[in-house]
Amino acid sequence: MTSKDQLIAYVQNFVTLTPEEAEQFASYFEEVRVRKRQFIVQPNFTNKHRSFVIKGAFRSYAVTDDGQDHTVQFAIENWWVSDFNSYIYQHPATLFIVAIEDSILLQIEYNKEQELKQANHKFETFFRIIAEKGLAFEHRRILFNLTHSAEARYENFLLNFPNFVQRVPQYALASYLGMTTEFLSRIRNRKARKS
Amino acid sequence: MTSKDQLIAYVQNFVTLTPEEAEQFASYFEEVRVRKRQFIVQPNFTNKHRSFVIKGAFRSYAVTDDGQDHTVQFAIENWWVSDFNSYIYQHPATLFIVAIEDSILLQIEYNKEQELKQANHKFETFFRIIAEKGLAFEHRRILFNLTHSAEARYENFLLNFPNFVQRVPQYALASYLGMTTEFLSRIRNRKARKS
DNA sequence: CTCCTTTCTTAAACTACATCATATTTATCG
DNA sequence: CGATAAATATGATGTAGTTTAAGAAAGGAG
Repeated sequence: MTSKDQLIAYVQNFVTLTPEEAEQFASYFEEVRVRKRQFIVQPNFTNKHRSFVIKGAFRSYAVTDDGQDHTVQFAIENWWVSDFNSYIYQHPATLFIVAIEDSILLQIEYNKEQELKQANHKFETFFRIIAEKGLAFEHRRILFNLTHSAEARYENFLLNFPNFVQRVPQYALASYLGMTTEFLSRIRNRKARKS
Repeated sequence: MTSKDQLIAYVQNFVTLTPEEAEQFASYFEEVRVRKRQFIVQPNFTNKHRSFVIKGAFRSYAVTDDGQDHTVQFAIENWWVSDFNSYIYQHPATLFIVAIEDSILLQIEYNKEQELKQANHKFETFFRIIAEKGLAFEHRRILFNLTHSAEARYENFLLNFPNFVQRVPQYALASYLGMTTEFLSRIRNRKARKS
């Protein structure tokens, strides 16, 4: 399966496209290969592309004044990644986005995306649906973070994203879950001892 | 200005509608009046409407097993309110949504919204834009919550939503910001003493 | 295979915030 | 308007999670 077929298969989960429409949709994207440790977004530069992960893994994070890392999102195959605030408003990014494995992306440029949405009602519907699902996802995340302890948040992550756990470094997962890497290490150890 | 004019003025911030389109859009909504302390959404019942606040104020919150309240969202004039996960997937709600003032809403029913989006590309665009802006907003919120202390989160809320502060009870604000009402009381007092 | 860097672990001391208990102020409603 | 309930304030005590520090394990470059 080519990268574009993979994107099309993904899109067809949300809207039904004819072969011609699918081809047109995919034609707006470009394939980009990046190596582990390479950055695709950096603070102060506007995030000009929305990226779909064909293969590999990414981490987006902020660095605060005191030098601490705070992971905002992980992305693996069939996830989107961007500094969304930078992308949709086309203003400078505040986040870093880095490849944590050698990866392949399909990227669409901001203005091209606007054209695409105008070209076909179905394409607009697609972007509406993924925005709504993303919003629903973040609502669940906010509520869960407000209502659960560090340990419960970790357990929940294990349960919901087992395939992420092996691929992301522990310090990154800890900061995604809002705790220190030392504390996550203790939680893991506490668990291992129990079983 | 009528309720529908208020909705239309809001929508025109995002898409440009002809008078006929505006009229059609508004015709899908119904005006509902609710009194303070009245619930518009409750756990286990599917949230069948998306609500636009014409006048008044609402709070959406979850109650955990140990009986604690956790505020997820506030909404005043020109904000939308729903249990978004319940609404978009049309499955049972987990949140309560209660009026914290006597209020007026414009509500659209789920199936009607789907019709509306199909009827006109511009209407689809409108819902796509508000979902994307909502998503960008929640990203900022998650990042801020991960990176700031209780006091900083309160200061930030004061700065960004000064007009909410006077209208929402303190215990609700505290739980929105992820702290206890006692701790927020202390923060406020500490501040008052300084100035 | 080896050096060097990055990541992970463990433990002791510390702190931001929670909990519990009680007092005070502010709403609500007959 | 007065009685009762709900919300806020304040102090004492407790704890989940942080900080600091040091060592062990794992990865990557040559």
